Amino acid sequence: MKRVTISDIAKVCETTKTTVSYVINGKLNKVSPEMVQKVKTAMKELGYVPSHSAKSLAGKGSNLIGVIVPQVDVTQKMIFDNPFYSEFISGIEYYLRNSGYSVVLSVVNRENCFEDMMMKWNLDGAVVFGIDNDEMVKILGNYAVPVLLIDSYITSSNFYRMNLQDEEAAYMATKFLIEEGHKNIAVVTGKVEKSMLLEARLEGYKRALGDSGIAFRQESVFEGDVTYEYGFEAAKKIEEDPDITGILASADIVAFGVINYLQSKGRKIPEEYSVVGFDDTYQAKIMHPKLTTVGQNISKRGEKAGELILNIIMNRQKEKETWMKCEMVVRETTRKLK
Amino acid sequence: MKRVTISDIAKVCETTKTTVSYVINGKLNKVSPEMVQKVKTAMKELGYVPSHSAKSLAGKGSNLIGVIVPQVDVTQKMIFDNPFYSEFISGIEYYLRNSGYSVVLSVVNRENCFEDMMMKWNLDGAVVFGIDNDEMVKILGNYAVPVLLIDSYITSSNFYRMNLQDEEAAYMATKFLIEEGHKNIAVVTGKVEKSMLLEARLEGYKRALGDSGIAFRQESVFEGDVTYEYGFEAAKKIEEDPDITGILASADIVAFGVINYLQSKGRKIPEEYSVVGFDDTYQAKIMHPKLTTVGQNISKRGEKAGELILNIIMNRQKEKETWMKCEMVVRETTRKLK
DNA sequence: ATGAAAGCGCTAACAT
DNA sequence: ATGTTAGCGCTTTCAT
Repeated sequence: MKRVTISDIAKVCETTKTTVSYVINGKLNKVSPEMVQKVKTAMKELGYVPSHSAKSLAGKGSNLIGVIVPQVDVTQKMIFDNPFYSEFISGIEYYLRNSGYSVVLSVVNRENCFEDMMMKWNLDGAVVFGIDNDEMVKILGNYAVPVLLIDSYITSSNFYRMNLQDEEAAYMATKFLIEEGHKNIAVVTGKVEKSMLLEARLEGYKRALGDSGIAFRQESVFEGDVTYEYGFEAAKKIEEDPDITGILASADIVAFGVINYLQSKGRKIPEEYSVVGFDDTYQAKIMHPKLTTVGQNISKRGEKAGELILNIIMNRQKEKETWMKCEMVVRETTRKLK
Repeated sequence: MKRVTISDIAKVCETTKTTVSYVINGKLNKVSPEMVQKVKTAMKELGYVPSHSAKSLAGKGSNLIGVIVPQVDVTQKMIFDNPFYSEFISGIEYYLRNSGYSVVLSVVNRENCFEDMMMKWNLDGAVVFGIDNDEMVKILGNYAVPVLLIDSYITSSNFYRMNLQDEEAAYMATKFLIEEGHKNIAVVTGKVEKSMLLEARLEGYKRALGDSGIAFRQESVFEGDVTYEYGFEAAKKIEEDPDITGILASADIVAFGVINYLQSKGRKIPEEYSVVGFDDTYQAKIMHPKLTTVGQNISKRGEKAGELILNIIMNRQKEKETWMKCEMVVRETTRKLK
């Protein structure tokens, strides 16, 4: 399968590479309409497919968009252990699918891996998940490549960001639980001091408590990892505290762990515990009982991220920050306390 | 951030690109040991990162491996609606992560999209999911690029394949249900005539029935899509047939739909129905009750696929076919019928 | 052991 | 409107 190049097309059309290149790049004002037709026909006939390597090398874009997931902890070796990523990335891919850009997946562990990605593939843009760390910012700042940060609390004018209103969302969820009659609400979350996102969510929780005149108790906060396993662990301790009736998890996956432990001990949900997740992953809808959660419409967010990074690349995105709202999705794991 | 090229390194080392290239490519017999050291040091100092575009253009590999998921039906717009893909691809990525190769994700809808992928990115290899269609084979056959087919029943010496023993697996699952005392076992699956994989699984089901002297009834076979939604639909009809006590789904995702419908109607699982899935996705373990299913260890398969495609690229993979075994994972959605 | 030079496919500044 | 040409970073053949 010999590659068809622009030279081949030029030959067939009795013209030169330049003209063909112009046609391909839509600089039609530089080429006569007849030639445009001739070239276009020839391209189709010969089955021309551009070489992105060549284009990239010539200093133009690579048409590659990096989707970069930092591997935070060792346990999470698979990216998609947390369905949040699958759904999000799926959304990005879906939006980009017919744009001419492709998605290169990359899970980076060492800081400099990110640099490598940029340089190696000459990325046109990157969507980077959950970076809170300053070192990374410095590295990222060294590149002209547009970067869209997802769920990062870093404020640097170098980047575009797409965030959730985490504080408000957690406030809403807590408030919801309180209005359902819960007074003792546990929070199961990751290491708060390591993540401004988790911190914001905890703040929202505290504010809701405060607004309702409920005292905050540090013992009700369970900090570990944002994993199924930790949810499971935390639930063991929660079970020991007879006062707790409401549970707020910082991710659906954590809620699953919590629920599963409780159910495995014969506890009834929502009869004995009301639990609220965060994310609204696909599973939340298909499990039984269906999970009450803070919905962030993950795949839509993914699509939006695709749209944003494209707009950024095209230089038509002004706003540096995009905030997305969450909404309560009340399903079956919560109930009113009489 | 100016790019550091081999010329820069050459300059620093007072030598030429050629020598540097030799060092990079490990052709150390062509370079003096001192020079090797000098070059290596310079590379580190200057922070050299190779340009894959240039390498690719120069006729060498692109270091890009395409992971190609054909978009079969319109409904399934997101790749990762079926967690099978997320887990599998996650496994591939995990294996490839430190190999120097990167994964380009691509969901193709039109046949020729595959060609485009190949040419555009100058892929070094491709992992392609579920291709049963002959046209595709012709197209794929045109390329020298190594292709690893996942779950494809196409037999063409052009490709490498990694398959499950589907017939045996379905036989095993059916047999299991029979041994648990079930005589009326429904099958919920996709369009069988369109997929040799589904056909094989149905054959296994029939054989198990036959071996146990149970007559096959076409009415017990529900063909639709391999989706949660179809599982949900099919369950409605299953509920109308009072004889059915066992249900075999052709994928976990389908089983989830079935179970959810049944549970939503207040039916008890496994008390009233025993249902068996196929895949053993992550959710199977974390739902309640936990799903009994045919386990194929998806992420391990993904890792294996990564290993295989790498070996194929390196020319050190002899076997064209790799068959993987499935095992019964008995959990909580099935029970012995008294 | 090292170097010079051509070429991979494409773009774009610069002629014509 | 069209053609000429240099150059992007790298590999590799062919000298030296």
